[in-house]
Amino acid sequence: MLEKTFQPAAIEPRIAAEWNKAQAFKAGRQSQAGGVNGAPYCIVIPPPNVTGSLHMGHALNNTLQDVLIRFERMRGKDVLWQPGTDHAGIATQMVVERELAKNKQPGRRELGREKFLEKVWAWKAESGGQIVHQLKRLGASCDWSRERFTMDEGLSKAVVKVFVELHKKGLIYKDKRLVNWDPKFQTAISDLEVIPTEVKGHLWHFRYPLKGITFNAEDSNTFIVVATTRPETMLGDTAVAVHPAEGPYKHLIGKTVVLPLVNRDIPIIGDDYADPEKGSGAVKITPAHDFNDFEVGKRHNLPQINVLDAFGKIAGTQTPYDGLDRFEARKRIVADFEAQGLLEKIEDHLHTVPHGDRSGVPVEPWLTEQWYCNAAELAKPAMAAVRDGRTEFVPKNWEKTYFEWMENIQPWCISRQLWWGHQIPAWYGPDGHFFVEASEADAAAAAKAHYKKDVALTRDPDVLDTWFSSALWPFSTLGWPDKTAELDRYYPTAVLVTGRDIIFFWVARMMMMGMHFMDGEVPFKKIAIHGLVLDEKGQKMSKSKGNVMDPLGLIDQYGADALRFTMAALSTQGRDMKLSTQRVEGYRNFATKLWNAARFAEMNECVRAKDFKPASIKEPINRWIAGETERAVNAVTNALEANRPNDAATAVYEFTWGIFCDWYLELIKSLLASEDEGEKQETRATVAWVLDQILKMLHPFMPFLTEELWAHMVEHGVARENLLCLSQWPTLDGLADPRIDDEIGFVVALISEIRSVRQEMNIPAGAKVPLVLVGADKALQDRCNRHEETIARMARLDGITFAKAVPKAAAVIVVGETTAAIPLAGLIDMAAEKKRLEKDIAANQSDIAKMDAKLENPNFVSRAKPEAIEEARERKAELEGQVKRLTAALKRLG
RNA sequence: GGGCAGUUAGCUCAGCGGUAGAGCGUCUCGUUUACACCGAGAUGGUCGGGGGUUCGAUCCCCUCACUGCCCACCA
Repeated sequence: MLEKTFQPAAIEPRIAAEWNKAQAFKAGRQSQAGGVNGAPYCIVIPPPNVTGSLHMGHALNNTLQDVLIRFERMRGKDVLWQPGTDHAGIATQMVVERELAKNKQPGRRELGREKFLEKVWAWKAESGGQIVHQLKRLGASCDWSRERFTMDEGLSKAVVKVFVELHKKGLIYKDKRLVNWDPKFQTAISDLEVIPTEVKGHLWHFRYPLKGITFNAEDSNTFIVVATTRPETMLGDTAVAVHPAEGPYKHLIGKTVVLPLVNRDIPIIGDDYADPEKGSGAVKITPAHDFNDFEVGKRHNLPQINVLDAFGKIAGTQTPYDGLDRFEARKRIVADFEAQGLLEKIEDHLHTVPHGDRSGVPVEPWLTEQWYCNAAELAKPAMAAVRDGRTEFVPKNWEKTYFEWMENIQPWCISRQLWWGHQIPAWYGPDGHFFVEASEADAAAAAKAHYKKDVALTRDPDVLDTWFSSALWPFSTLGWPDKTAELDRYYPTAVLVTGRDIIFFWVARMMMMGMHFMDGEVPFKKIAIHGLVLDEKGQKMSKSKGNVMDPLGLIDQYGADALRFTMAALSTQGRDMKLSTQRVEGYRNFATKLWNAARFAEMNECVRAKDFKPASIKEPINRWIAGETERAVNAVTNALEANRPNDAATAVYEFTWGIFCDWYLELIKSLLASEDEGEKQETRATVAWVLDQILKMLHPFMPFLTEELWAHMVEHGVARENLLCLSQWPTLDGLADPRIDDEIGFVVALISEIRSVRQEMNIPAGAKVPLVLVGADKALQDRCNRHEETIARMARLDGITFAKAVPKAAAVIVVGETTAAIPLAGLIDMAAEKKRLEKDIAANQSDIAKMDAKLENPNFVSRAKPEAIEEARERKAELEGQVKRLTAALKRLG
C-alpha cells in the first residue's frame, strides 16, 4: 500500500541506485523501443566548472537537456548524453590558492609551478567531483561512464593538436599589443572577461606648460589644459592631441609641452580623435595604457612608455612614484599637480571602468606579448553554417545576436599568465625564436633543424584560456583526434542546450572550431537558448544581494521532481524566468496528486490487464478517457518535438490533474461500485492503462516519482520487464471519438452547471432537492438515462437529488441543447432568481446583437473564411436557443 | 550610440487575425471511495498610449512611452 503522501527523499536515492545498477543511461543501451538500432541522438553537456556547485542555472539547463534525452531514449533513439567538467583556469587556481592560505600552507609562488599543480590535482581528486553528484541528484541521465575533464589526457591531446595546426595555418600567432591586464591575477584576459562597471569618479583638469614660455597659472597662453580620469597614466604621456580643424587649440599644433613631474618634452599633435566638445578639448596621449591612445600613437609614431608593472604598481619611470600602487600614485600625482599650480579643476564624473569578471578589480590596458587567435577568419564558416540553416538557433532571434558579434569579432587573446590550464606548446631557443610543436621532442627536432645544432629550449610558461579547450568539447569528448566509432556515430550532435549568457564565450567558439576541424561539419544541428533564472522579483541572483536560491535545498525540501517540473514548466524560449518557491511547492503538490491518484487506483484494485486494448473499450466514460489520453500524448509529443518543454509540461499537468483526477476518477466511482462485473473490470483496467500512459508522459519531467510508481504497480499485475526510463514512449491513434466526447462533454457540462447554480443560489449544504430535465428531447432523455447513475451520484455530492417530476418554480440550468431545472420553491429567493435569469437573457441578447451585426456585414459574409461564418451562425443559434429556454424558465417562475 | 526582448486579471505568464486563458492569490462553501500538498464555486482584464492595414486587431504595420538585457564608447 502506498503511503498517504509522496516522500521524495525516501525514494530518490533508491531509484537512482536502480538506474545505476541497470546502467540505464549508457550510450547504445537497448531500450524497449529499439535502443541501439535507433537513430543516434547526442547532447554534450555544457561542462560545469570543476569548482562549481549546482546553482539554479545548472538546474534549468540540465533539466531541459534531461527532458529531451529521456524523451528520445523512450522513443527508441540511441541516446548519448555526454557529461564532463571544465578545468576553469582562473576559478580553480583561485580556489586552491585560497585553500592554501586558509590552511596556512605555502602559497603558489613559494611552492613553484610543479608543486602547485600537484596541489590542484589533489584538490580536484578530493573535491572536484561535487557538481557531478549534484547533477545526479537532479536526475540527470548522462552516460556517466563517459565522463570527461577538459584537462584529461585525451582532451589535452586535442588541444595541442588544434593549437599546432592553427599556428601552422597562421590562425594562431604571437603579437605585442595592448591587452586587458588583470593586476590582481597578473594575467591577460579576453575582451569578454571584462565587465564595464559604472563608477563615480573625477575628471581632473591639468595644466601642461608650453615649452619656451614661462608658466603663469593666471595666463592661459602659457599652458594647455588636458582632462583625464586616470592621472597616474600621465607619467607615460608621449603627446597631447587637439582637433586639427576645430576648437581653441588648433594653433598650438606642432608646439611642445613639458610634461610636468617627469620633465619630458612631448609634442602637441593634431588628430581628429581629439573631440573639442569633450573634457578640455585637448587630450593627453598615453599609447601604452589606453586602447584609443595606442591607435593615435601608431598614426603619429609616438613612443609607447609603459609605467606599470604586472601588479598595477608604477614602475620604470625614474620618478619618486615608482613602487607605488596605481591608486596611491594617483593621489600623490594630483597633490603634486595642485602644489605646483598645475591643477585647474576637478569635476565629478560618472563613467564606466572595465573590471575583471573574476577578480573584480579595474583592469589595465597593458602592453605585452600574447598569443592571439584569428577569430575573424574562423568565424566565416561558422556564420555561413547558421545563415544557411545547417545549425539553427531556437528561438531564431538569437541568430541576430550571434551574427552581430561574429561580424565584429576581434582577435581572441588566448594566452593566460596562469599555471592551471593547458600549457602552450611553444618552445623558445636561446635567441627567442620559437617552435610550436605537438611535443618537446618535436620542438627539439625543429630547433635542431633551425639552429643546425642541439640547443636548450624553454617552454612558454603561459596556459590557454579555459574557453579554448571547451571550444573543442563537442568533438574532443567523442575521442577526436582519433577516429572513434563514437565520433562517427554521434557527431554532429543533435542539439546544444545553453544559456544566453555564454553564446559568445562558448557557442560561437564551438561553432568556429567544430567547422574548422570536423571538415566543415557543424557541431550541433540546433542551439536551444534559454534565459537566466531570476529571483521572484526579477533580479539576478547574487550572493551579495542574498537572494540566491539553492537548488539542492529545494530538492531536499520538495524533491528533485518538483524542481525539475518547475524548471521545465517555467522555461521560456530564450527569455529569463522568475522563480519563487511557491511555484516549486505547487508542482510538489502535483506530484502528490498523482501519487494519490495511483493510491486510489491501488485501493480499487485497478490492475493492468494482460493484452489490454484501449480501442476495444465499451463503456463511454472509459472510451472518453482513452480519447483524452491520446490527445494528451499527442500534445506532449508535439511540444517536445518542437522544443517547447513548457507546453509539454502544461499539457501533461492539465491532463493529469484537470481531466484524469478531477473528472475521470470522480465519474467512474459509480462504475467501480457497479454490480456488473464486466463494467467494473473494464474500468479498473482502463484506470491502470491511463496511469501507465501518464507515467510515461511525465517521466522526462518527473523521473523519480514516475519510476517509483511504475515499479510499484508490479505488486498487482505481471511484473514489469523494464524500467520506466527504458520503456517505450506511447503512440496512440484512433481512440478519440467525437460522439463520445459529445456525450461525456454533456455530462460534464451538466454537472458543472448544477454545481454553479447550487452555489450561486446559496442552497444550504445538505438540502435535498430534486433535479429534473425540462423540455428535453428524446436524444437527451436517452443520454440522461444512460448516465443517470453518474449524474445522480455527482449531483448528490452537491446536495441535489435526481428526480423525474416537472415542478412549477425552478432554478434553470442551460446546457447545450437542453435545460435542466432544480425546483427550489421555498428554498431560495424567487425574486433574486428572476433577476439572475433576466440578467442572463440580457447578456445573451447583447451577444446575439453582436453576431447579427457581424452576419449582416456584407464584407464579412463575402470575405471571411467559410468556417468563421459557420461558427458565427452556430454561435448565434446557440445563443438564441438559450434565450428561448431562459425565457421559458422565467415564465415558469410566475 | 547600436542591437534584442518585454508591456495581457492583484502576482507569474500562455495565447497571437474571428466568443479574452491558465496557475497562484483573494472571497464563499465543503471533510465525499485517493489526495487539505484536497474538492466545488465565485471574483477579477477598454490585452502600455496613439495612429494605420483589415469586413474584423490583444494578435500584422508604424510611432511613442516605460522596463529589462546585450554590445560599443566615455578626456
